[in-house]
Amino acid sequence: MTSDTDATRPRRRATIADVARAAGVSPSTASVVFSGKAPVAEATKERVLGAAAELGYTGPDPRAASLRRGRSGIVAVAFEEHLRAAFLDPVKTAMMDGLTDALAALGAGVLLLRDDPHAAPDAPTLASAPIDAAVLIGCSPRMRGSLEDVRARRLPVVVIEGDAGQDALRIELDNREAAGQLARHVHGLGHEHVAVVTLPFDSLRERGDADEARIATITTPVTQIRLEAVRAVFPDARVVSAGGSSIDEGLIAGRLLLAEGESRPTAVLAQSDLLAAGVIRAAEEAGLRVPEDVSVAGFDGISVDGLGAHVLTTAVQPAVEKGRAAGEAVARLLAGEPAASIRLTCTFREGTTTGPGPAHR
Amino acid sequence: MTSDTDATRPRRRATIADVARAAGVSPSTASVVFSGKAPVAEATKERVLGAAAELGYTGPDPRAASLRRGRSGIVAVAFEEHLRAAFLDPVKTAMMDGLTDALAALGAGVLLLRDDPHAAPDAPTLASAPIDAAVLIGCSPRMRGSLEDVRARRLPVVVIEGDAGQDALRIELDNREAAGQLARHVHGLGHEHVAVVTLPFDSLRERGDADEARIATITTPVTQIRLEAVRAVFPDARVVSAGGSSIDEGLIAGRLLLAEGESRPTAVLAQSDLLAAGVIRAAEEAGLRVPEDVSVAGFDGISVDGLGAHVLTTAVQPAVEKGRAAGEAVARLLAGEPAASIRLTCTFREGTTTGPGPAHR
DNA sequence: TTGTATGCGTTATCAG
DNA sequence: CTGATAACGCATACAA
Repeated sequence: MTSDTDATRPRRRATIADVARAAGVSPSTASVVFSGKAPVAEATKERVLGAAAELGYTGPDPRAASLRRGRSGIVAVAFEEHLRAAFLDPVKTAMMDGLTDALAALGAGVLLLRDDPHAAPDAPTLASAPIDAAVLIGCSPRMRGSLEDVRARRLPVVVIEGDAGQDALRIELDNREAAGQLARHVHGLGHEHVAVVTLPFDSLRERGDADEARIATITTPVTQIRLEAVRAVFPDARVVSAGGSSIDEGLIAGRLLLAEGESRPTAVLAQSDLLAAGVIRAAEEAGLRVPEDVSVAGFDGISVDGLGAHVLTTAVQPAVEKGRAAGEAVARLLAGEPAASIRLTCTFREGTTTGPGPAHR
Repeated sequence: MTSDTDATRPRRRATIADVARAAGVSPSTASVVFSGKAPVAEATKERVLGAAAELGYTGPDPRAASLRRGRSGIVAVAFEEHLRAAFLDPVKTAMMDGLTDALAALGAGVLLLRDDPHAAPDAPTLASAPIDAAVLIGCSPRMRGSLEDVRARRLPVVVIEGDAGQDALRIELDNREAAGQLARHVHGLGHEHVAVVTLPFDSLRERGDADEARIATITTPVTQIRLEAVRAVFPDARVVSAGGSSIDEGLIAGRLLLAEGESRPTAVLAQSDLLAAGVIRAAEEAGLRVPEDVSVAGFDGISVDGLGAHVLTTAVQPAVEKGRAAGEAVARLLAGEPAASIRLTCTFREGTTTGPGPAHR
C-alpha cells in the first residue's frame, strides 16, 4: 500500500542504489538479486523485489550494465545497400533466416545496420554501435573501410560473400565453380552465341551493355567472379549489367538483349533467378520460345513468381545455410574458440529453360 | 614511425583520457574533438587525432557514451514469432521495408528482437536491451507483458496491429471493414455455403476445424477481427485454422475443406493471400475450377507465386506504409512531439478467383 | 550470505 | 577556445 505522503518521491528514476537503500541491503546484494549471479536468501530477495516494485525500478539500466560488463549482447549485421535489400531480395531473406536463427541460439540481439557514408551524424555505425561482433554482407571494396573500423575496435567479424582481407573470417559460395558449371552446361548444349545479364557492378548500379573497360571496373565480388567464370567459357559473350536483382531489371536487360537483329544470343546466363525470370518474360514478349528459341539460366535456386510452367536451370545455393554458418562462426569467435572460413557449394539444377543450341539441333 | 621500443604499450585499450594525456589536452577537449559538439582549434584537433592514431584509439566507447548521454540510438522491433517471420512473410517484409526506411531517416539503428519468454538469460529483451524506443509487431495478449516492461521503462512504444492498451500508440488496419467487404462481395455473388481459412489462433498454431468453443479462445487480434467480420455476414461459416500464413498451410486447409462431400463450400475466404493460393491449389487438386466450382478470396494484396493466370480477389493492405507510419510515429515520440494512433485502410480488389454462387447461376 | 570500495569510459556543465 | 569537476548506473573483487 503506497502512502499518500509519497509526493516527495524523487523525480529522477530510481537506481539500484535507491532500491538497496529502501530494502535495507547493500547495492551489491540488490545487484545480485537481479543478475542471479550468486545465491541470495529468499527473504532478502523478496525485500529487494518489493522495494523495487515500490520505487518503480524496472531492472538494471542496460547501458550501465553494458559498460560495466564490457559486452552488450548485440551483434551487428551490416548491409552495403539500402536496408530494404535485406527484406526484398529472396536470397538475402533466406540468409537472414538462417542468420537470425543462429544468433538467437547464441542469445544475441541483431542490430541491422547499413554501411552508409552519409548517415545521420549520430546514427549507429559499425564504428560506433554498442556491438560485440559484426557480420558484413556482400563486402565490397567500399565496405573495406568499415571492415577496418570494426577490426580496429578488435571486434570479431564475419564476412559473407565479400572481398575481405586475408585474415577475415569468410563465409563464401563456390561462385566460380557454380557459374562455370552453368556455362559449361550451356556450352555443352551447343550454344555459341551467349549473353550474360549481371548483377550490379558497383553501388552506382548503372544499367546496360558493358565493354571491356567497364567490366574492368566491377567492384562487387559476386558479380565479378560469376562473370569471370562464364567468360572463361565464352570469352566473347555480350555483357549487360542490371541495376539490381529483380524481375523488372531482368526484363529491361532481356529486352535489350533479345531485340530484333542478327546478333541475338541463343542463350542468356543471368546472374540471379529473378533476372532470369525477367529475361524469360522479355523473350515471351518478343515472341521467342524458351528454350526452343533461346535458352535461359539463372543463379540462386529460389522459387520465382510468374515463371509459369518453366523450371529454371540454375545453381541452387544454400542461402539459409550460409546465414546459419555465419551465425555459428560469430558464436565461436565470441566464445574465443578457433573458427575457420567456410566455403559452401551450390548444386546444379537442370530445368526446362535450357535446351539444345543451333549446333546440336 | 613507431619505435621498436614500444613494448611497454599498455595492454588495455586506450581511453579518451589516455589520448588526452598523450596530446597534452584535457579529456573534455579530446571528447569534443570526437563529438564535434564544440569548436576546437585546428592545431589542437590534429594533435588529438594524432595521439589517437598513435595509441590505436578508435573513438569513444559506445557503451560509455551511451551511459553518459542516456541514449543509445537504437530502436527495437519486436516480433512475437520466430524472427524468421520477419523475413519469410511477404507482408512483414514489406512492412519492415517501410519501417527500416523511416527509422534510418531518423538516424536510428534497428534491433531485431523476439519476444521470447525462454530466451537465453543474458539475451537482450524488451526489458533489458539498450534501446530508446520500441515497435511491437502483432502484439497479442502474451506480448502484453512485454508491453508493460517497456512502458515501465518509460520508453516510447508503437504497436503495429496489436492488442495494446488504451494509451499505446497504435498503427492499425481497418481489418474489420476490409474483411467485411470481402464477405459482402462473396455474399452479393450469391454464395451461402462459405468457409473461412484463418491465420493462427494463437502461438500454439493448432490446425484444423474450429468449433465455437475454440473460436472463443482466439488471442491473435488480426485473426479474431477478420473472422468476426466474416461471421457477421456468414454466421454459420465453417472455420478452419491454419498453422501459419503460407501456401502449404493453405493447401492443407483447402484439402480439408474441399474434400468430397455434400458439405463442400462454394466459396472460401482465406485470411491471407498465401493461404488463398494454397486453397486454390487444393481446389485444382480436387478437380474443381476456380471460380466456377469454388470462389476463393484472400487478404493482403501481395503478389503470390504459383497462382498461374488467376488474379486473386483480395483486400490490398498498405503494408509498406504501415511500417513507415510506425517509424515516423517513433520519430515524433522521440522528439517529444505529439503523435496519434493511425488507422490505415485497405483497398478491395476484385480479381478472377471469385464468381457467381449457386443462387445466381 | 552480505557489505565496502572502486572504476568501467565518457560527456555535460561551467568557469576561465 | 580549453580545462576542472562531477556524475552516468552498475557489477565485481575482496573482506567480513
